[in-house]
Amino acid sequence: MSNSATSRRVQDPRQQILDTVLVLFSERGYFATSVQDISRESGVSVGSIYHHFGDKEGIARALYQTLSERMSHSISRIIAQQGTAHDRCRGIVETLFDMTEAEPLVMDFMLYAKHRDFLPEEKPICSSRPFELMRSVIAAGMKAGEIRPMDLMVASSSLFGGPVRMIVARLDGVLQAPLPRYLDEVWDCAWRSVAAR
Amino acid sequence: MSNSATSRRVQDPRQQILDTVLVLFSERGYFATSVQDISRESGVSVGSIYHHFGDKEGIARALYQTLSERMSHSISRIIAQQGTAHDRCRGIVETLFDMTEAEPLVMDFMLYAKHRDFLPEEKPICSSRPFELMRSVIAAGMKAGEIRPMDLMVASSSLFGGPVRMIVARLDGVLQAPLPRYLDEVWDCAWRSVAAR
DNA sequence: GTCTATATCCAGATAGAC
DNA sequence: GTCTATCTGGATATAGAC
Repeated sequence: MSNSATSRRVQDPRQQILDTVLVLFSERGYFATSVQDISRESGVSVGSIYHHFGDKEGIARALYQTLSERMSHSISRIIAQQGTAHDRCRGIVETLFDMTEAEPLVMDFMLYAKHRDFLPEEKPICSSRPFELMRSVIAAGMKAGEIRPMDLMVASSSLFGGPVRMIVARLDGVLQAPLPRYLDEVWDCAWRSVAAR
Repeated sequence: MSNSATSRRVQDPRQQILDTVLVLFSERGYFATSVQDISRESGVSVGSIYHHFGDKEGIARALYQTLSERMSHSISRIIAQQGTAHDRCRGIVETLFDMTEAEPLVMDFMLYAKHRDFLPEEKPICSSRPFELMRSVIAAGMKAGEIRPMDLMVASSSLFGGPVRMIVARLDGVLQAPLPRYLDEVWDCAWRSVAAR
């Protein structure tokens, strides 16, 4: 009656490794983390790690793609739930703030790590799917007249640049209070910067 | 009659090394740059490099401090020249944009590199002198009634977050046009986000 | 102060048994 | 698929002559 689904199963090694490197890369950075470290902390042997990911870069790439998809999903859900650019963008900022408090390491890796240094093939973060989604929301808001007409890159930088800097400050330990406490004030500033009226 | 001052003199090796690592660190990153690389590109021997900087980290630290002082100086000059928070902040953004075009590597290293990975002792960039100066301008502007009263960190993130994201986008090659062309539009958004009226 | 030659270490990656 | 043992290169840093 007891099978692998009912017994408290150990996570599959792939996920085990990804969970481990998220911590290590955030704590020490990619280059200061050796594959030996990853093996020791994850409990998975070096051989298995290479079997699953090919090389060290492959681990970082898999982590990046996994987290990127998670962020895209969260953002897509908000877009589906809300009807205006204002509400959609506010929802996105709120989610980013919540995620930063709940999973600071994820945010650290996605928004703060310099991927170009260890993933030279990857597109720059601001060309990645989550950021594309954000820009598409803004483009729609501009068309609908909610947002003043202007260069799309200027609008998205202005709207999300402030919140992103607050996230970075929080990750750096410069902000003592949790981000959601600043949400209303930050959003007020962000929206004023591009709002039509 | 010809002495070391009149002859076209080779730069002193310290500066030679700093010029070289700025290029290499920006192109490949700190960890992908070996001291051998630095020696080859700068024409200064490995022994001399260690004589001047102690260890590899010392090179990065010296570069960071040099550039940080240069930025602080530029910002201080603008603060002295202008009389209002509005004009001071606009001047700062304009200078940052100009610097990005004239010396992209400097901006890349100062705003984009993740110093924490290779300079663990250094304060986070947003606690560094240039950023402190920017915040002091904003604090004064708030006191003078130019800027709405709000959390200082929120105000500085909102005012400079947009411009910083534009700089990063430009360094990533995502913006084709030079930054100064966007200045008016970017500044308009930035100032609206915090302006009192 | 500058250089070359070298010591030392540890990284990423693989081989091959199980 | 997983593991241990090992290879190999290249990294930081130093020694010591000039």
